[in-house]
Order: sequence, then structure tokens, then C-alpha cells
Amino acid sequence: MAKRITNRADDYSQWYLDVIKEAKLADHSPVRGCMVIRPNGFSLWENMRSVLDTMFKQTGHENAYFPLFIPKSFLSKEAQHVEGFAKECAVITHSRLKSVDGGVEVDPESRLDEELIVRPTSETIIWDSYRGWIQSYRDLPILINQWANVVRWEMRTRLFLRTMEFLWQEGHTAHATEQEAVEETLQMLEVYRTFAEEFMAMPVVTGVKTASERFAGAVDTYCIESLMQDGKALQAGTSHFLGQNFAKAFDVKFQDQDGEHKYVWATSWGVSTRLIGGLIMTHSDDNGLVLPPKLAPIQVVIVPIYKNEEQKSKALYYAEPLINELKAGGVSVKLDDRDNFKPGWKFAEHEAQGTPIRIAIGPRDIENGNLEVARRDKLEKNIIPFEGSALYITELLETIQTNLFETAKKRREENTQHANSYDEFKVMIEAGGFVYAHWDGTEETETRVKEETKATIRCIPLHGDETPGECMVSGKPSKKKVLFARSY
RNA sequence: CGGGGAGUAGCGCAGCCCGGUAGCGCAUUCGCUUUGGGAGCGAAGGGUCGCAGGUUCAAAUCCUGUCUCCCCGACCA
Repeated sequence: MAKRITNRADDYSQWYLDVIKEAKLADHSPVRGCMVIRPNGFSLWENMRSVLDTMFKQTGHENAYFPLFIPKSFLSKEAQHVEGFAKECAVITHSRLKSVDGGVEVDPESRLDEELIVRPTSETIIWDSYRGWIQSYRDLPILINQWANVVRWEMRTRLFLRTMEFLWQEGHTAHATEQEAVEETLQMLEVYRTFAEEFMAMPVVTGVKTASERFAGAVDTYCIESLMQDGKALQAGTSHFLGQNFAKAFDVKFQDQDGEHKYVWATSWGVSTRLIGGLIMTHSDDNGLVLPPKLAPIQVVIVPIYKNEEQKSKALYYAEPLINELKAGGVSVKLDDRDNFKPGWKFAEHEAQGTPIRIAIGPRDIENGNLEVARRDKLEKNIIPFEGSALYITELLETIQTNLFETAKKRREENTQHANSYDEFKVMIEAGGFVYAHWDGTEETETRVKEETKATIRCIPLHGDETPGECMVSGKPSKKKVLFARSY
């Protein structure tokens, strides 16, 4: 068999790129750091989007859309925010081109009076709108989400994990009280955790970011952190409690029941196409992509095996009731009846693309009243009776979903360690994986660890070991262990 | 943005050092045989050699610039 995908053990970065290429998820674009998301990748994103959108609606949110362009002056209103994003903004300075012997150039006369920023995130332009929408406590809360693209001028990019333009959703909510805003922040963190674990089958640790890792303009940044197969951590989603920072910057006040004018409390939260990178690096293997059934664009592929037209018709006829029954049960089925590829080719291709279940139907199966069922996660094949196979398939999809989560969780547990000294910590970090250790809470210690080991504090876990101790570096008191790792 | 590597047919590569009609494998098209893990034989089509300049009688090859990708670093909600 021609090996098109580099083994993970040989070159993990190359493996990641090979999987994306072979699964036809995305291409590099002519523009540095941008990607073309191909149908296979986009339908995966559509499925993720659809599930998340439903979860957002169920928690009371509405979708809206705000402009791609943000006046430069808006970005400078919140001091921390501008500091965080200033270095990675695309700036629009002109509005026209003009023809110059065969080509075009920027028309210098079209220079904009005020430059526009291509949104790196939308807090500023949204809060400018919210000022006009909010007068009284009766106008609150505002619970809005938008699906959009954003641009961040990154130095170094990787498909899905860090691209200059990416797709995401950003929720922006406004509340009358601090408590309500904090509850919203945590609620959405929980939505992300649920989505990651139950749909992506990707176990995550929920926690709070340290000050240095916090979103620019947030009071607290909560996150879900997951562990990839190469032992590096991936921040998979963030939910921010913004306090009154943006309300103050954009002068958004409301009159409360007591007649007082007060600043509004805010949150924002988002996940992006980066999740696809996380999905790839959580489950996929040396044969290609592995997708959790709940998000797979195609859950079951049926490959007929035949030597002639007669056998082909028989196979298709044999498959038809099963296809109908599966479709009726909400299963996404594809019949791969292409004549220009042999079964072996199709098997390899569907494996590379991560289809959870493959069914083969050949003359032998038809004769014996059977099916060959292969599961992508374990690369196992089984012959099962045709009778009752739809139920078997449906249950197998659930089994695969569960197995992927359990396997990923087990891997994470096997690669999670607790360090009791800095020396021990260094060895553990070098080996990869999550390392829990005591930290004195100072930025000095955090920076020193980062400089010496390249590990960062991924988060201060919300549901971890609460035992106090002594900082592994300084020996000063530590309230509880925090989570360290090298990260993407 | 610094260091290293790469860009030649849809994909993977050779050719470059030492300038002289652009090649190989896979894929594609046609024909026949095949089809239960990436089929075989025969024939055919397909490339402004990333792009832009320069040197030269002549540039894929030498020189300069530039774009993109990969790795390491710096940077990064």
C-alpha cells in the first residue's frame, strides 16, 4: 500500500499536514497564513456550528451580525484591549485602485480619513451598538452571538490551529449585575465543555487563565484546555468575564430599579475553526483522519464489491433497504458506487477521510445474507447478519463515539503528572503532557518557568485538587496546584 | 521578524554544482483484462520550471529582488 501519510512518530507536524491534505479538509491559499477550507472541512465545521448554534439558542441567545470593519478609534477606547491586539491588526487605508499600464495600483487620492481595522474580535463595535440599545434594566440582559470571520496578523501560522483569517462564533452579552455576568461566563464555559466532550469526544480541563494569559480587556478568562497526542496542550475555547471594562470604555450605562445609573456588566466567549485542528490531533492516526460519529459529515459509507454489472446491481439492490432504514433513523449514509476506483482504493480513501463506519457488500455477503462492517476508530472488521444490521450500525456509531472519548481521556490521564519539585517538573515537561504543580501566584515565577522550560500555565483548574502546598519554584505558599504544559 | 530547508505536469520527485530541444513514478484519457485492502498491459494527453528583473548567442540551471510553504526561534485571547 502506498503510504501517503507520514507516521506520527516520525514527524508529527508533517503528519498533521498530511492528514489534512489526504482528508481534503483544507488547502494553503496564495495568501500567506490563510487557508481554503474544502467541502470536507467545511461540512465538518457546519456540523459543529449547527450543534453549537442549537446550544446557544437553548441557553437564550440570538444571532446577529456586526460589521467586518471597525473604525480605528474604537479599538483604542479600552486600554488593555488595544495593547493586546494592536500588533496583529490588518488596517485598511485606501478605498480604490487605479489602472496603470496593464496592472493596478492603489490610488493615493483614495486615502481614508479614518483608517478601518479588519476585526480581530468585535467587542468594540458591538459595545458601540449596545450603548444605543441599553437605557434601562428592562433592556437587559442582551444575549447575542455572531458567526463571523476575523483576522489576526499572525507571525507564524498552521492550518486550522492558527491562521490569519479564521471562522468563529463570538458571543457578547450585557447584564445588569456582576453576578449574572459571571454566571453567564461560566454557563458558556460549560456549553463548550459539553460540546467538546460529548460531540467532539475531546476531553477538556476547565479553568481560569492567569493574568498573563488573559484576554485583552477581560477581568477573568475561563478556558477549556485539551491535550493533543504529541503531548502539547491546545486552548480549545474561551469564555471571558469582562467586568465593566467595555461598558466604561463605550459609556454604556443603564438606569437600575433603584433609579441609579450604573455601568453594564459584560461577557464574551468564542470557539473557532481551531477546534478542527484539535479534533484532528485528538483522534486521528497514521492512516488519516478519525472523526467522532456525532460530527462526521458522512457517518456510514457503503462500498459495493462486484466483478460485473450484474453483481453491481445485485449489491446495490441488496444495500437499498439498509440505506433507507439508516437514513430514516437519521444516519448520514453514502453509497460509494464509483466505477473508477477499486474497493481497496475506496477503503483507504474513506479511512483517510475519517468516515466512522464502512460497510462492504460483495457477492459472498449477499449469498450468505451478511455484511462486512469496519469501524474506523479501531480498524476492526466484522461480518454481521444483514437482518437487524441497521440497529447494529446505529448502536455501533454510539459505541465509536464513546470509545473515542474514553481513549482520548485515557491517553490524557496517562500523560498527566504531578510534580513535587521544580527538578521533577522539568523532566516531566520535557516528556510532554499535562503537569500539575504548585505555583505561588506571581508573574515572576510564571515567566521564569516559561523561559526555562517553555511550559506555560494552561489554567488554574476549576475542579481539581484543592490541597494547598508550596510553590515548586519559590517555596512560597500555594493555594492549589495549577496546570502546566507546552502548548500550541 | 531571525536561522535553516523547499517551490519543476493534478500529486510525489530527478535534472541545477559544470547553461545547450524538460524527464521519471503515480494520477488523467482511450482500449482490453480486472475488482473482498491503494490492479495489469498497451497507447495518448498534460509543464510560461513560484513570480519579476538581470547576465548570456542561449537560463529550470548563474545573479538580484519578491511571494508562498515546512522546521527551529522570537511573537501570540
